[in-house]
This record gives sequence, structure tokens and C-alpha cells, in this order.
Amino acid sequence: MSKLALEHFLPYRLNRLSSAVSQQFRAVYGPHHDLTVPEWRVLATLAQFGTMTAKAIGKHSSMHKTKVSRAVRALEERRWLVRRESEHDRREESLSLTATGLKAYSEIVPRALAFEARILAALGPNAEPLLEALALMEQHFPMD
Amino acid sequence: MSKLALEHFLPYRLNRLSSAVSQQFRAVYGPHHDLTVPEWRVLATLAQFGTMTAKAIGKHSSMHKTKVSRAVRALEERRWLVRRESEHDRREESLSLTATGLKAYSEIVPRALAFEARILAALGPNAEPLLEALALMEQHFPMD
DNA sequence: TCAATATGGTTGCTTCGGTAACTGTCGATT
DNA sequence: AATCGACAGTTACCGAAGCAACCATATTGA
Repeated sequence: MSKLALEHFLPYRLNRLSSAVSQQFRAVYGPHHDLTVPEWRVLATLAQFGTMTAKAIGKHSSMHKTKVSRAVRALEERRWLVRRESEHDRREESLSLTATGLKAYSEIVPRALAFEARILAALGPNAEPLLEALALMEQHFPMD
Repeated sequence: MSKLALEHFLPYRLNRLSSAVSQQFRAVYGPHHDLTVPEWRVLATLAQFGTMTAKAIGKHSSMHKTKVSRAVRALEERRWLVRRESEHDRREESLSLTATGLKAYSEIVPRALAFEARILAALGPNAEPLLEALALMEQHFPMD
């Protein structure tokens, strides 16, 4: 009978690693701003591209529209984000960060990059192939 | 001001990949047995080690004790698992798979291994370094 | 011996996330 | 112009997961 060792099984290992990294990453912005992951993604996406719609945010950050909707509301209540009704199409809204939101973002980013750099440094020469493998798998798994 | 591209950010990419793989993996056992991930982990762990306690399962499969507790109950209701009170210590219970449970396991394993092999094959020469990097990161992130 | 503390496991509470249903608006076909 | 299907975004509902409190049993030490 075939045998399978869970601790060496790829899906399990990926899941484990991803949770651990996410959890550690929360410590990067958590203590200062207490964001959820979806809120962080919306913040990062808006900072990256400027004004855009909720739909576009969801597409870029791989989030379900309800997740986006809730994160947008949370950021709005925090006054980090404003909604503006789109002129061409009144179904969608143009979202953008406030000065406060941008400020918070600018405080988080260096810490986030440092966190990432710390991980990559720990991988040493394996970093490059890991990124390569990630890209391959991303392309191999249709994620939308 | 420093910039960060979400789609290249390591925690985001890991999370995305892990979800995609997990979701695809559900298709491996889903249609036939409709297990949840915690149930699958309990099944795999018990098949791997034979009789053991809930606590030991949780430790080996990195699951919170409530997750284990609920998965155990689900498998028990499915008659894939039986509880037996431990003799030495009546707080803990000895868990083991039934013949039905083992049979289901033996049907799933080859499909699971094939699934994993398919992924690794897609990575080609990057597979080995990926596994290496995974091991490094696992060791770098204390996960308990 | 029995009180205090620790431990295995379960459960109530709350939060989060996805599905599906809904609202309001747009565009196309008529 | 009126209707019908598509579409952006929200929300009610349900299942899943973690925290904390809890129960029963075990262990330690006075």
C-alpha cells in the first residue's frame, strides 16, 4: 500500500509555510496599525496604482469581491480611504487613499520590505530558485 | 517614498500559491470523499502512525486542538475512526482508523502522490531548490 | 491524604470568508 | 423609449477556526 508522509507532502508544507509567514508578517504592521490581511492588500494596491475601483482591486490582489467590500469599508471608517462616485458609470466607485492612509502606508512599506529581505537572506543561494519556482507554479495554477 | 509591488511581495505570493494548491488538491479527494483539510490531515496522520492521541495528531499536523477535536468527531461520525479510552491515562483517548477509513485512505493516497508529482514535474529543474528553500524557511520559522 | 496545579479534550462565543441573493445602473436589442 | 441581460457592489446567511472557559483526570507536594 502506498505511503504518504504528511510532513513532506507539498500542499501541506506550502500551507504551513504560508500561514507562518503571514502570521509573522502581521507583527510587522500589527503593533502599529492593526490591519487585517485584506485591508493591507487594499491599502497596498491603492498606493501602488492610485485611484481605482473595488473590482480592479480585487483582481489585482486576488480577493473575492466581498472581502474587498468589507476591507474597503473598514479602511473608510478609519479615514484611510475615500469613495467617490464614478462619473461615467454610477455602478462603480473610484477609491483612493487619503493623506492619512498614504502616511500609514509609507510607514509600513519599509518594514515590510525589510521583513521580506530578512527571509530572502535566510535562503541564501536558494532564494533565486525559490522565486523562479514560485513564478512557475503561479503560472501553472490558474488562480482566477 | 519606497514602493512595494504586491504581486511580487513574498508573503502575498506564498499565500496565493498555497491557497491555489490547496484548492486544486481538494479536487483530488473532494469528488470521491468530500473531506475537509483538517479531516484529511487527521486521516493521513493516523494512517501514517497507527493509534495515537488527539494531542499527538495536532502536533504532527500543525493543527490547533479544537481543529483536531472537530475533525476527529467528523471522521468518527463517518465511521472512519474509533476512539478508545486509554488505559494509563483516562484523560486521553487512543484514536485509530477503521477498515473503512484505511480503505478510503488507500484510495486517496495514489491520487495525492500523483497530484504532487504533477506539480514537481512542472517545476522541472527548479523542484529540488524549491524543496530545499522550503526546508530552510520551515526551519527559519518556528511554527509551534 | 488531600490540596493545588497541570493536562487532554470539548464547547460557547466571536470573527472571518464564501455563496447566493439582492439593489441599482448600464448597454443592447427591439 | 422600453425591456432584458450583464455587471459593480452590498448584505444575509452559513460554515470554519481560534480564544478562552470549562470538565474530568492526573500529578505533585505539603
